[in-house]
Amino acid sequence: MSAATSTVVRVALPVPMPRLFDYLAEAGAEDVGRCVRVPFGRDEKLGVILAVGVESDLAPERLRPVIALRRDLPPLPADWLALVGFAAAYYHAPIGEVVALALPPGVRRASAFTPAEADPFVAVSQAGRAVLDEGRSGRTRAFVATLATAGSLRRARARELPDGDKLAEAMRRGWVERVAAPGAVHAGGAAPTATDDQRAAIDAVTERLETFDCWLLQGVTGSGKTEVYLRLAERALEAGRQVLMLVPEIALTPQLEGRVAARFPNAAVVSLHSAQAEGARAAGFVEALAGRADIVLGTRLAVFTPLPRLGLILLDEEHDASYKQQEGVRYSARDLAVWRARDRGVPVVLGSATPSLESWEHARRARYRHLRLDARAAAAALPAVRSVDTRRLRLDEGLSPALLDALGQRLTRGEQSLVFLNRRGYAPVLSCTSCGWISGCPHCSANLVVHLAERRMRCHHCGTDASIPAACPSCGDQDIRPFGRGTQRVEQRLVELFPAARVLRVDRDAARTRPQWEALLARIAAGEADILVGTQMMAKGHDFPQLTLVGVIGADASLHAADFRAPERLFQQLMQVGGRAGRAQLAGEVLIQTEFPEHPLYRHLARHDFDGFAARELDERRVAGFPPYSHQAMLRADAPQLDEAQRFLEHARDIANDIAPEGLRVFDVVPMRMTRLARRERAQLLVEADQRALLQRFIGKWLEVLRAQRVPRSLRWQLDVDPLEV
DNA sequence: AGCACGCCGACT
DNA sequence: GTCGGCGTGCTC
Repeated sequence: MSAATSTVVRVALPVPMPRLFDYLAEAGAEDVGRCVRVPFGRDEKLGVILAVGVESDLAPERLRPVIALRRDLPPLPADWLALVGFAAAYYHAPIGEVVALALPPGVRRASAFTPAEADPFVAVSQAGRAVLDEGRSGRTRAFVATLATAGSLRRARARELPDGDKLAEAMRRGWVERVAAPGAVHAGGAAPTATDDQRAAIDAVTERLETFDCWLLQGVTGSGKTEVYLRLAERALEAGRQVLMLVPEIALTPQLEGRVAARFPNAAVVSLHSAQAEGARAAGFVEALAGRADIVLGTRLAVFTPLPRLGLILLDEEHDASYKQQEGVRYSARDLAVWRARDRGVPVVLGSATPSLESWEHARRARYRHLRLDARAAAAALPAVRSVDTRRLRLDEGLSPALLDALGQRLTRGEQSLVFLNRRGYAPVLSCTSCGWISGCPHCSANLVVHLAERRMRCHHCGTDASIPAACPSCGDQDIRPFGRGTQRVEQRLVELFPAARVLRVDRDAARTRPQWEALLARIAAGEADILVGTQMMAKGHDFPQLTLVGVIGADASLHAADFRAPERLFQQLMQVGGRAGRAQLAGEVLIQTEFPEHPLYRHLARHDFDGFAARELDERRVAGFPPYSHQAMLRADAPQLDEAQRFLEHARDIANDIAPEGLRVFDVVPMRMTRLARRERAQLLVEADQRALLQRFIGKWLEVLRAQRVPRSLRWQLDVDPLEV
């Protein structure tokens, strides 16, 4: 321990300002990364020490002393600070804002970890063994991780113990249910036999577990990617390392947590996601930071979990857009995960049946190592995919005779079907046949969607909710009708057409909460439904063993969308939803209703030819100069009036043109596709360069000038590096 | 972000 | 005469 002399500590605080703050503290080099409570203005904040012993630009008398240096928590490791620093630099966000994002609110408030209470003297260590740690304060607190015999790790619980008590006392009181032998983290359960493809993938990564590589694991739905993840996790755990496993949406994968916990009954598994209670998230974060958690399973925010023993990062469904945060600091958890793996010298595995074209291109150029699982693990064949040309057909509420016929066949055979339509509600708009009135949202440039069952109209963007009028609000005519169709309408028609069938709708309205969603999944699994009508909720990561038919309706709508990524997303979505058909022993069939049966996207889809699709799509991107052959940043502004947002962006464009280096392309200011959202009007300005470094240098200078601009209070603007929507 | 200070309109 | 609108500026 260094002598207790007061020095200057430089602190990152959770405030949206691109600077650090200096304080006085009795601290040494070993305190870098420590949390610190400091006075800030007239309130207090919890920050993180980034440097100790620096020379402050401020006069010494202006520096205030810290309130508490949190030595009860381990310091955030240097690589965590580096990750946060990189994210701040790359996304051009104030470091404090990234700290605010990376530190769970419960840790920031941190009343549960104040020094007086926080000397843990009993804990279950990272290896599942009990460790004793003498308490130093008068009162001591036991952090007892209770291992349930059935497998999963129950939350670490804190309980008061009188001074001097030991583990035996905790056990006598039944606070420790079971303590595993030292080093006893191993796979439990009889793991399934790996296929040759799986074996090859596992062996390839296992051989290089000590070095950074980015592996792209491309495996069709049902090829057993999860099994590969679990085997690799097992290898890393055996080596005494921590595993970070990222998934797009924990709510949609309730079974994954169970599967991980069952496979590693003696490992400490921590889940982290934003829907969690503050305390649970904070506890998980601290478990990981202290090195006690073995596996951290979480959504994008979990990429910021401190992991001193990190040995492997697994990132499932790497193409999924939910890895990109769409507000505040717009970071990509996938890209940060790759950066983090490189920084730490550990492997990262990106898995997907339909990789993002960025990742696929990296793999093609051998910057990533390509692993493929081409066969379905359970020996089931890929579904037969076929287009149904609807140009000359009479459709019944959007359903073609061919699809109705196929549904009828499944009913007689007692198999399940899914009608996939990515539009919830009864109809996307209500309209007056007499005067042409339509149910526009008063706050958005969108229409109110008819929800007939509840007799409401709702805006799916801002949540505005209104009752369905009896007559046209504009001309009073009674003949107002819903136009177009959503899942409710299709569901209703299917009930009429197949009175003997049990029709079940699966969309965000039917599965509003996680329990509702799990109940629906249970009913489907129990065979309590014959025909499912679902949105993209149905496309994500679930096995439906009795499902043999997927009918896709309304897909053409996104075929000719303006966004250059629209075809990529459509292909991913259709391949994913098609993958629901025919697992286990039953052959699957996918019928895609379209007016463009010859479209290359559908032709590639019919052949299950992701690579062909990707190569073709990338050719087009190269010609057009789109990512991944260029790098982009989007400046967006919103204000009550569009012209205010546009004026700011035009000013920003003038500045950009003044300072733009050779090779930087500055586009025109344009209103966003959904111009009006929740009473605010939005516009955007795209900048682009072939070289990432050039774009980054430009943004740095540009933002410096922009941040110095005086703008009206009513105007807000933000920069999005690597935007997903253009 | 908060939270002050600071100057101009309708009200106990 | 005051309560309060949000413009401007500061926080180590």
